Amino acid sequence: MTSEMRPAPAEDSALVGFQKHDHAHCVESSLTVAETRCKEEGLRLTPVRRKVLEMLLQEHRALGAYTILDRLRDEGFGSQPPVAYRALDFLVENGFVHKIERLNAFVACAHPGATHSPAFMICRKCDAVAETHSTPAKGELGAAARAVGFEIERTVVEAEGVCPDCTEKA
Amino acid sequence: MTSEMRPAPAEDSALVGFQKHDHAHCVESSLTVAETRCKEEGLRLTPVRRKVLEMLLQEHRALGAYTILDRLRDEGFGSQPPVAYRALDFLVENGFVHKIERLNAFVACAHPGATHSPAFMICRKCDAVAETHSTPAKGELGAAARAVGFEIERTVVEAEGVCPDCTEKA
DNA sequence: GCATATATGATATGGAATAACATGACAAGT
DNA sequence: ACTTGTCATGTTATTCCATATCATATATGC
Repeated sequence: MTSEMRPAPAEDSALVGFQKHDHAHCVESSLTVAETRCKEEGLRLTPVRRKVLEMLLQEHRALGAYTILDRLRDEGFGSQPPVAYRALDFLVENGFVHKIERLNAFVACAHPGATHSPAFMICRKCDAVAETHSTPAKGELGAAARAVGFEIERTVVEAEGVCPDCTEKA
Repeated sequence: MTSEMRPAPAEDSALVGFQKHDHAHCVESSLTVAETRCKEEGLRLTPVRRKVLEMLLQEHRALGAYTILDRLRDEGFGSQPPVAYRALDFLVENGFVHKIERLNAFVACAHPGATHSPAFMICRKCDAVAETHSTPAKGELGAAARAVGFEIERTVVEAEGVCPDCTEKA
């Protein structure tokens, strides 16, 4: 990877999570990208699904399924768990949203479009989540897997710690 | 890491998960190690805690908290969720057991003693779990974290895929 | 022995996730 | 137009995961 050795400048597009940015715009454009991609690939970005994606784009944090469900109810959608879970399943399957296993919660993907194996930084204090990417299957883990004959299909990489904002405040 | 480039031989002690081994012995000795370490460090390996650790050592799979709780009840211990969770908390905090976030379940540590940042290979078909180790904070993820000023305290690395046994059967 | 810290017991509740079944919306084939 | 198949949604119920809280017991250090 080209970014391995350099201490990446602040405007690096791969690192939205903890930086200030034009939020309204980022939500808008991400939604547009999603709509376009769905049209291209024959996927159906229905009202619930679109709403859930929009909600997750609004926050740059992970939201639990039941928080999402509450907000869906407020907007007049169905109010039972499967409503939220089905929308989330669709969004996760198609790469618009990622699940944060550590939190049992969901975030909008920060790099829509590209197929990628994401990695996350999760602030233990404020729950902010930043997405970056990693290729663990190429390093130690990949070697270990090859050694025992394990076929890696997907990897979960989540770092827990303290975000710059919270470090500053302390 | 020294293991980075070599394709690790089959008898590598870091890779118990998918190999045959003397199981009775591995349970015994792990329990002994745990007892010794607890004595040394003034930790209290009480009956419930010991039982939970023993259960997890018996399996080389992840067990859910309620499975553990059921078995505890069968053995005459308390039967309410906190009984299991408290024992698990103790064991996780002290490195005897790891939580598999992907499964919301727990496995006995395969490398007791050493402080390490574990990584797991989880078979999607049979739920077997093998532990190895990784140092994601030293690679791409670490670089990204430094770039934005995120302080990594702990990392979760879990690979999902198919284990050698299940690959063979298919 | 007594005070303090630590561990357990028991109750209750909240949040995450899915199974199972019914309904609606829509496109394609006849 | 009608049927059929597919996909999305709605609803009910249940299961599993997890923790807050309060009471009680048991070590351990002084």
